[in-house]
Amino acid sequence: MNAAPDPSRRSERARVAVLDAALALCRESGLAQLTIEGIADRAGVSKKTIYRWWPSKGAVLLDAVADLASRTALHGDTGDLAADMAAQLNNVVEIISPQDTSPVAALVAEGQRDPALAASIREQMIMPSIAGFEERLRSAQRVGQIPENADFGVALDLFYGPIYHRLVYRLGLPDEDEIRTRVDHVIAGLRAMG
Amino acid sequence: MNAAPDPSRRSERARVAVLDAALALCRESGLAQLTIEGIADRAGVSKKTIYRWWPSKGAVLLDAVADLASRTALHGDTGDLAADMAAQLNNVVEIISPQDTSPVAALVAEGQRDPALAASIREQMIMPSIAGFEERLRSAQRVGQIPENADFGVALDLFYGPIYHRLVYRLGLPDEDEIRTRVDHVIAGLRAMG
Amino acid sequence: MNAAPDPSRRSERARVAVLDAALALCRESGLAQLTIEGIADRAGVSKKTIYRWWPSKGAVLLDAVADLASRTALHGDTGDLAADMAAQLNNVVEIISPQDTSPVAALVAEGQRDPALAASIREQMIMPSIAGFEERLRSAQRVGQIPENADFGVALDLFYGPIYHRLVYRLGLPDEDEIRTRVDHVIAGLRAMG
Amino acid sequence: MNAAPDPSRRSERARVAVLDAALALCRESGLAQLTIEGIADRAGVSKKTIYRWWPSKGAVLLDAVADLASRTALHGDTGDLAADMAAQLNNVVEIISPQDTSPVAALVAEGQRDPALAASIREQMIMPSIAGFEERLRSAQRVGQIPENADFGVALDLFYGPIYHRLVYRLGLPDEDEIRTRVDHVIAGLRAMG
DNA sequence: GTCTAAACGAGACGGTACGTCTAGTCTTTCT
DNA sequence: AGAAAGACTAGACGTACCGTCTCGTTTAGAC
Repeated sequence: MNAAPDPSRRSERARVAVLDAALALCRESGLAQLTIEGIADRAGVSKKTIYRWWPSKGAVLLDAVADLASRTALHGDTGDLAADMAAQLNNVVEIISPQDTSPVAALVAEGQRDPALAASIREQMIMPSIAGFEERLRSAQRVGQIPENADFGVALDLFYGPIYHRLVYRLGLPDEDEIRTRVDHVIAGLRAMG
Repeated sequence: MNAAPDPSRRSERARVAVLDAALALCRESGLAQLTIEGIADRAGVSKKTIYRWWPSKGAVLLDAVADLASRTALHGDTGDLAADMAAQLNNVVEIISPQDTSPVAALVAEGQRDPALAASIREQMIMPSIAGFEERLRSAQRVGQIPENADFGVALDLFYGPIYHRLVYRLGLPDEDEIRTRVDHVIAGLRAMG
Repeated sequence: MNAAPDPSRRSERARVAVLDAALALCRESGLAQLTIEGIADRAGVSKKTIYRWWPSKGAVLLDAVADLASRTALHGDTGDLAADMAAQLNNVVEIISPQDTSPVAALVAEGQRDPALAASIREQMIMPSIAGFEERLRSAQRVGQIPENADFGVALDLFYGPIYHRLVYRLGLPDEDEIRTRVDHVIAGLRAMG
Repeated sequence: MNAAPDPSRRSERARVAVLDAALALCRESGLAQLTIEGIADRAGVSKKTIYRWWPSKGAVLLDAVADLASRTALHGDTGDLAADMAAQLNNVVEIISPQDTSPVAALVAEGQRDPALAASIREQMIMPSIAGFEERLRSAQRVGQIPENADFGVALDLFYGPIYHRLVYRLGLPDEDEIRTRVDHVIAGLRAMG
């Protein structure tokens, strides 16, 4: 049995260097150049150190992207659902950019070949985000901006869907105006079906 | 200089065997097991033959998926936009399934590490599909099912977006009822914003 | 069963072109560049044609070298054994040269990986040559230049051996003076042991 | 820039396994079956490890043969030149055997397609052996067994030549009696010409 | 301030797949 | 029917990364 490593003795320098290297390599050269060996070289860290703390290249990327995302406040509540959703989706687009060497797109692609990673992504990134999103919808219901019987699943699909459709097919991420237009359509649809 | 191979002498047997093997391997074991060597073995074909006719594993997969998609009639026009879009999206979901070892998801993931492949996917699969989609919308406009000034970009994002959001985050592809609900919401939104 | 090809319909142009190409490629670039494909290209001949008439690349080379050797008179008999042997060995050295890209060395190397070829070389080139050599020795015995009981096997080894030792280890082929010196030593040895 | 590997960290187990596998494969199946992949498989070693420490398959074989040869004492000096040379040549024949799948013959054949290897063979195997041989001849001169003016080049050619002539043409390696007969002839020739 | 155990960098290891090359076979088209 | 052209199966080539495993060398916490 391998003894688990002692987190209290972990080198913060190495941890940060690995995450920075992962993001930088991904941004510079895309997913194809993102290898454990490349990250280790760039970070000045041994492969062993990476494997000690992360189970896979995707896990490194997830940590790096999570770090990135955690620096952005999510699902604020100003009382104006349309404005809040537009702001939120703009944040998401910013994190995802640039489209061609997006760390998030890379993470998603890695998820395709690593089901365990896909589960981690869902649990650590997507589900919390959905929870915040639904909380915001409930708030909107309380002030009557959307109907009491609005379908949250539909709302999730229609608010977030466009971004990922465009991301995976590289159709150009929506700009602020496009996001606002879509948000208005979705809210209009939710109200019309209420 | 490498002479280009002569397509008129191409072996149809080998071509079909490669595409079949690619799809089968992808369905059985997912993207991680989809290698050129694996395809060659399964197809009873030499690697050389694959490299002669396709530039990459992703290109094989694109051909295979395109073959698959071409056997499904797309964007029919019965006069009922909601019914037609629901039918169309159900077709797309069927092609994409099963989610965990979806050839389309694999293709999309490959596109992340191969920009040339991403461009091919866009040109050969996505753009023609969008053209058919817009043609269908124009037809709906002519019979007054959606407003004259409906935003086709919004419609594209909202109709197709949900599928890909769910696909990349493995949230479970929508079933027929879910698709119908979303189609109705989108059309309601288009009308409300008209 | 494959019908044997009909030699009467064989293209002399193709046959000559193949042998010439084999020798030329061997001389220019050494054995590593001597491939069936390379010969076919250089000769303007299809690979099929080569495989139709020769079982292997070594067989082509054997034919080519045999052609070469046949243009040199072997084991003449002027009555002076030492002079005749020196002349003969000089002929051999000339056929073998240049050492670095010697077709004969290439042929010998091919023989190592193809026992059937090795047998062909022995039967078609070596054994006839040995027969001629022994005939010459018998002639020398008749005129008393070497003892009646001289060991022909020893003579063969000592006359021909040096050339091949130097060839395989690239020690520099003997020049005319060196050959003459060795011939004299061998004959001296044969006489001394007689 | 490729960093050179660090010899102090080299795995002795891997080194020995590779050399053993190379010799075994060569002996069992001949040069045609001797591939880097085959050696790696047989040795339970990765191809990378072979390529890390040897530039080519021939270099592996050279190391293996050199190992083999180093376990045989060469050019001993009992005071009797004929006996010593016969013993030495018997050693050489033993190392070379079996003729049909001789590692030495394979090495020589490889040398034909790889001039760098041929140079290595000459420097690491042949030249040291020649030096030892000439030292033995000098010793024989000191005790008057061969003339002061004996031609060492002739001696080298006539002592060693027969073995290689027979090897490359697969004429059957000389047995102990044949070797002794030839040694005696050569010494007789050297004395007669002194 | 040692001492010591663990995390570190470096990198060799057994593997798998890559994309390329040549061998030898087979098929098509031309003469 | 033989020849030129060239696509085919087969498999070795040499390379890149994978994930594991030593090595010595820091380095941080316990003494």
